[in-house]
Amino acid sequence: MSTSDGSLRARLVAAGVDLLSREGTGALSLREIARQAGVSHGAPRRHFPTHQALLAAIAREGYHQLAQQVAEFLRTAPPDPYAQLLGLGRLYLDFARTNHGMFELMFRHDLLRGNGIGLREASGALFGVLVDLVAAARVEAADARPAAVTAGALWANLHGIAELWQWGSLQTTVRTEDVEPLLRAALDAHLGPAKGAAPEPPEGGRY
Amino acid sequence: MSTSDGSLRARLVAAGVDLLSREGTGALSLREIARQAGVSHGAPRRHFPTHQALLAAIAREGYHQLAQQVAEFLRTAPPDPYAQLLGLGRLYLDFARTNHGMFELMFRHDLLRGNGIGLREASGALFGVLVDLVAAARVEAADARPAAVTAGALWANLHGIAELWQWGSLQTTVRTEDVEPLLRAALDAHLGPAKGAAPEPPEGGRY
DNA sequence: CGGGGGAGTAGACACTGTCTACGGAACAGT
DNA sequence: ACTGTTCCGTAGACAGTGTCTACTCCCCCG
Repeated sequence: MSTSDGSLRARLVAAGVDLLSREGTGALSLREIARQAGVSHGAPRRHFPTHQALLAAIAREGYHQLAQQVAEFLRTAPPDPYAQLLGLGRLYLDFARTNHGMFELMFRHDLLRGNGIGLREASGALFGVLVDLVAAARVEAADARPAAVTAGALWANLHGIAELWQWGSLQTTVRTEDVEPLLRAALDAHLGPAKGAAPEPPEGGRY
Repeated sequence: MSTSDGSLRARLVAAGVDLLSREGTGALSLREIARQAGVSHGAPRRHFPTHQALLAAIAREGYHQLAQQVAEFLRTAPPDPYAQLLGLGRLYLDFARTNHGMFELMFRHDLLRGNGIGLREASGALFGVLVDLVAAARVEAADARPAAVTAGALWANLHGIAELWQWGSLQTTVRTEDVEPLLRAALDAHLGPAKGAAPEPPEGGRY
C-alpha cells in the first residue's frame, strides 16, 4: 500500500517542487504538474482532492526541507546562542532567496488555508527552537518581556526582511546582495548588541 | 479625453477595489471585474494591456489609500516622534487587517512585477516618512547605524508582524486580537525603550 | 477462477486571459 | 453638411485551467 499509494503521490509532489524551483509559482497548474509527472490530468485527483491540496503538500515539503536545514545547522553550530541565532537568520534569508518560489508558496495563505496542511505544526516546531534560543541568548539582557514575544518579534522581523528584500522595496536603501546589516540590526535590536563573537560566517558554511 | 478616457478606467479600478474588499483576491478575475463594472469582458483591454496591469492599478490605489491615511494621521498626530511611530505602526497593522485583501494584493510581487506600477515610488514616499521619523525618534539613543537601515529594519519588522499575524503563525503565542506587544517590542528594540509618553492609543482614533 | 475495488485515462463542462473582427459614435477637415 | 478617421466597447473564437463523470484495466482477495 505504501508503494502503490505513495508512488504517484510522492512523484507529484517531487514534480511540483522541481517545477516550482525552475519556473516559479506561476507554473504550478494541476495539469502541468501532472504532465511533468507523466500522468494524465485526472490522475492527481486520486491522491489529492483538489489543486489546493496538492499545492499544500508541496508547501509542506518546503517546510520539511527548511526544518531539515535548520536541524543540520544546529548539529554543527557553535554553542553561543547569539551565533546560532545569527546563523539561523542567515539560513532563513538564504532559504528565502535560493528557494524563492517555494518560500512564496509557503506563505501564500490564501492558497493553503483550510487544507489540513499542518503548517501550524510545521512552523510551530521551528518557532519552538527560536524561543529557546532567544531565551538563552538574552540571559544577560534581563529583558522583562516573555521570550515568546521577543522570539515572535524577531521572527516577524526576519520574515519581513525576506519579504521586502525579495520584493525590491528595500533596494532603494540597501544594496541588493547585502541584507547582513538588516539582519544584524534585527538581532541587536531584539537581543541587545552582540557579545563580540562570530562576526564572520563560517568559511565552508552554506551561506 | 480625461473624462472619456478616465471614466471606464477609474470605474474598473473602483470595481476591483470593491470586489477585493468583499470577496478577496481570488475573485479578481478580469471578466468578473468587467462584469462588476457593467461592461463586456473585452472592454478592459482598451485601458489595460493585460490582466496584471489592471491588478497593478488596483494595488496602486491601495498604496494611495494607505498614503492618504498616513498623511491624515500625521496631520493630527502628537509631536513626539516615538508616539508618531507607534501610531504609524498601529495604522499599518490596522490597514493590513481591515483591508487584508488589498494588503495581500499590494505585496503579490509575482503579479505586480514589471507592470510599471510605480510601487517603488509609492512605497518610497512612505519609507521616506519613516526614515525621517526614525532619525528624529532616536536622537538620544545615538545609534551608530544609518537611519535608513534602522527604518528598513523597523518596516520589515512591521511587515513581518502583519504577514505572520494575519496568516496565523503567531496565534500559538499571541492572542489573535492583540499584536500590541509585538509592535511595542519592535519599536523598543529598534529605537530604544519608550520615553514614557503615550502608553494608550488616543480615544477616538482609528485603532 | 471470478468478481470487486482502486488507479489511471479520456472527455465534458464552465471558466479564465488573450486575440481579432466588427459596430457605432464622436470628431476632423473641406 | 457630408465624408473619413479614429477610438471605445461588443461579440466571438481559441487555448488553457480545475473539477466532475464515465470508462478501462489490472491486481488482489475470496
